[in-house]
Amino acid sequence: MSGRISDSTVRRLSLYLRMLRDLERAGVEFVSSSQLAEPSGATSAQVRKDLSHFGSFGKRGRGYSVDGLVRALENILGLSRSWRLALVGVGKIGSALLGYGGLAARGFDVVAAFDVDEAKIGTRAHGLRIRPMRELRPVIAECGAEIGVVATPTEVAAEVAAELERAGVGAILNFAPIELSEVNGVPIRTVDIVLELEGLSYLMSESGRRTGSDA
Amino acid sequence: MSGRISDSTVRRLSLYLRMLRDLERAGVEFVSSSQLAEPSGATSAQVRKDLSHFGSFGKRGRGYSVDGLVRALENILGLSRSWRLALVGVGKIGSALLGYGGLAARGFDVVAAFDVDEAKIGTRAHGLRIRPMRELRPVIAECGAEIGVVATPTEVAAEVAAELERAGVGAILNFAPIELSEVNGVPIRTVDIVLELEGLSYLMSESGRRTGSDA
DNA sequence: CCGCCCTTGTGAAAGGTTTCACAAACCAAG
DNA sequence: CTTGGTTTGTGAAACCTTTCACAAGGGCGG
Repeated sequence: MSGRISDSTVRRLSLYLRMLRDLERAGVEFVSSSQLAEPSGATSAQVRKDLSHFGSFGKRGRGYSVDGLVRALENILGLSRSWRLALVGVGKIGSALLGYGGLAARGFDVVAAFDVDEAKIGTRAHGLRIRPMRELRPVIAECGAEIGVVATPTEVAAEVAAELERAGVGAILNFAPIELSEVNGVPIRTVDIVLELEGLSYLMSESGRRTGSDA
Repeated sequence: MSGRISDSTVRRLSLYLRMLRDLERAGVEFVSSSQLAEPSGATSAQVRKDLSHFGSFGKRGRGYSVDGLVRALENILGLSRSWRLALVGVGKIGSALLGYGGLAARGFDVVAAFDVDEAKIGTRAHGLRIRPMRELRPVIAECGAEIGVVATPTEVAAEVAAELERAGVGAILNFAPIELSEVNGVPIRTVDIVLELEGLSYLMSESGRRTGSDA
């Protein structure tokens, strides 16, 4: 088991965990791979293959213990602890993140916020004091943030990511529409809304072209 | 050429187009597949393969005409026109989207906004009047929005997506942390921040486990 | 016009992911 | 204890994506 695990497998594990938590809350004790597969659009074989990379969690003929699998997946995904986030850029997206309770609820606490705007520095946003960029390194070191969040304009995103990496974060979540290259093995995930919209644009144009020439 | 194009190919095409636009602004006339590949982390062969699905755009020995390829990619991706977005849910994320100039700049205009909150209805957010859900269908029909954006709480996301589909949108962008199943061939893209963070959590735990047992 | 250098476009090979299909295992009932 | 119904875990097959490698084509200097 367990070689290099693909991105898509990890995504699905997260989705399985979500469903399992719902089931746990509902008091369900056992679940089969096919039930688990449904909400994420996977197949039962895929569920079993995904889990098999990490061990043997089910009972043949019975399925998986909901509690047991929740704990196992929390361990695999590193979600049996909580993570501290440092946010850079308290603009539209940054503020939305600060106000979004869903993060803290799932174990991702924003513990520091930074901006370059003098007017914002010192003020509080959702209970968090906004600090100047100059304090980025010492504050991150002090509060021990593990994940850096880049919510700045595109032009400075790469530089900010590099600075976060130097400050010691172990991973970066980037909202700027730019592909940041991973340095020093610090993984980066980019959330690029325009890219998603352009993907939809392609699909709509495609289907238009198809039906257009068919009809 | 042109069979079924994979998602990752379309993503890369968007990235190529971004770079090409920068080059165009900089006055560059020709570009090679390897230059084009660099910023998106692809290889030159991949660039050529991606483009070859749609036709033959380059000149051997010379590379691609920047202008020509910009136009070609805009056509392929459906970006030679602009698209109208209808936003449902003017909470934290919805407001951030309304205020984000990057969308309109790239041809995605939010033309209608809806919410259930009586206190918000009738007020204006970034110049757009917030309307009650009851008006969703007629307003979308009237203004001809092609893309629906779901920025509601998770519990109602599926229902809202279905309602958008009935209202006639051709695609849906979903910000709720739930996997929505495509109906009637209306494509859905989900932006799930928690999922991204959990992916990073996995990678950090992984590397911790690895270095932990190695050292 | 010729020859050289460069880059594309593309089959073929390699690499990776998903699906299939079935033996092994488990539970419950009799 | 045995039988039957059910579901896991997993090699093998199918499928899809990426990389390789090279012939074909184009421009430029001489």
